[in-house]
Amino acid sequence: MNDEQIGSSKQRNRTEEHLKLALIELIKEKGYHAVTIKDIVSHASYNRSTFYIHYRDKIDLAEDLLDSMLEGLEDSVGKPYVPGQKIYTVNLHAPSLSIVSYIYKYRNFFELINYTDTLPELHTRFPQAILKIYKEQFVFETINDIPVNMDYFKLYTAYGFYGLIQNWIKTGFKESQEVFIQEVINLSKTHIHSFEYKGSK
Amino acid sequence: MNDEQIGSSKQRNRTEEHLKLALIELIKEKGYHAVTIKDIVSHASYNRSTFYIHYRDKIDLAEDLLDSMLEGLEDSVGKPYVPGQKIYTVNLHAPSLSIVSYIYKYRNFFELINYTDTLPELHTRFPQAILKIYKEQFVFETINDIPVNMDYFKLYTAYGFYGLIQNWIKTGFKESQEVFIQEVINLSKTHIHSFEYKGSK
DNA sequence: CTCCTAATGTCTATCGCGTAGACACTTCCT
DNA sequence: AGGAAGTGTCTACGCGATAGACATTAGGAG
Repeated sequence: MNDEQIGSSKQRNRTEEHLKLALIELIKEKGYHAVTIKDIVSHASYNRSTFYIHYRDKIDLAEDLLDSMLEGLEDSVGKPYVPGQKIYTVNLHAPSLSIVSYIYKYRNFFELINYTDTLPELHTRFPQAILKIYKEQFVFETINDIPVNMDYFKLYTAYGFYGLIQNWIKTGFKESQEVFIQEVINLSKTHIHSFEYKGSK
Repeated sequence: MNDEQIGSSKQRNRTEEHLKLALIELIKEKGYHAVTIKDIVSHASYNRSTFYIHYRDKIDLAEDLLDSMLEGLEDSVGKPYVPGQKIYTVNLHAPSLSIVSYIYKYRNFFELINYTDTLPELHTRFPQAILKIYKEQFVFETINDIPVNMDYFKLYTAYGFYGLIQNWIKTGFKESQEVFIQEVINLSKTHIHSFEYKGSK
């Protein structure tokens, strides 16, 4: 298992990983728009021609980076729900835990939300990805079975979670993963009764 | 300028940089002795054969890593003193500043001093490298020109500086570079009167 | 506005690094 | 004693990285 790779567990191209890495660091250094292709290949020690073997342009690279990271975030929770497979319950914190630990593992990437001139679409697609996970992979039960629109409920809790995540990142991961997860759990307990996880295995 | 490279400003091999990077991360993860060559190449996404193209064994890689980093530390201060070239005075903090900023820039590597089962020789050669810089590149004047053995004086101040550095690293770089440098300067002022820098240009 | 420089995107020919895989040997586990 | 995992060496091969030219576009300075 290669811990240096970016994103999900899929087989990935080494060179492309390095180009993505370079993009991340250069965005932090000078902002997305100021980054040139020369910068990227120079930073990653490749020839400019090599870049075009792998990507069409900077946007193509940026999209691949964002896609792979958010895809990895989804995969970190578990396989998407497949109708017909059994649903089983896990303890409350397990799913959030895997999201949190994924973000922490790739904090080098997720720190990009601290920058204004950053990866295009990051600020919109990151929370959307969390919402997608909540929608497709989690099943909630509200306290005392208060009847609510579950779509709204998931929207509400997903963005609440996103807010916590964002703050955690912005404050430089001051709290440990464990402490942070515990806070998330405690907050969840104020309005979520049970927490199921749709998944295979 | 490639910021991702490890160590000094010399031209370096891309693959070797990645192997070094992998070694650093694996030492932190499982300790130097537990790291295998398979681990390294797997982590850096190379074939095992590739490793032997560049290095004889793990020790060879470890030595290259340490050598390149300490060499880079020396180079960061300036070129070694060449007899006949003019000596000029700089403000007190400039030389320490470059050492500090180098260490901070490559903190990923220098954090290795926090680990017990870490790079062989790191704990001895790191302070020695600082001492070497003090000996070869700096000229001190003690307060009120108190007569002292300058070799001892440099040994004393170099290891004092090393102690501060070590503590700074161990506490996770809590203080900013600027704050830390200022503390070093203030402590230096208690016993150093002037501070010259042997160098070219 | 015009000039000039840097960056971009495309293409080609070439080179060499990284690859897979086999083999013998050692170490360590149980 | 047996087996699994790691090590070091070697060979042949393919593809990925390289240098460099070229036309075009974008942006900044005067």
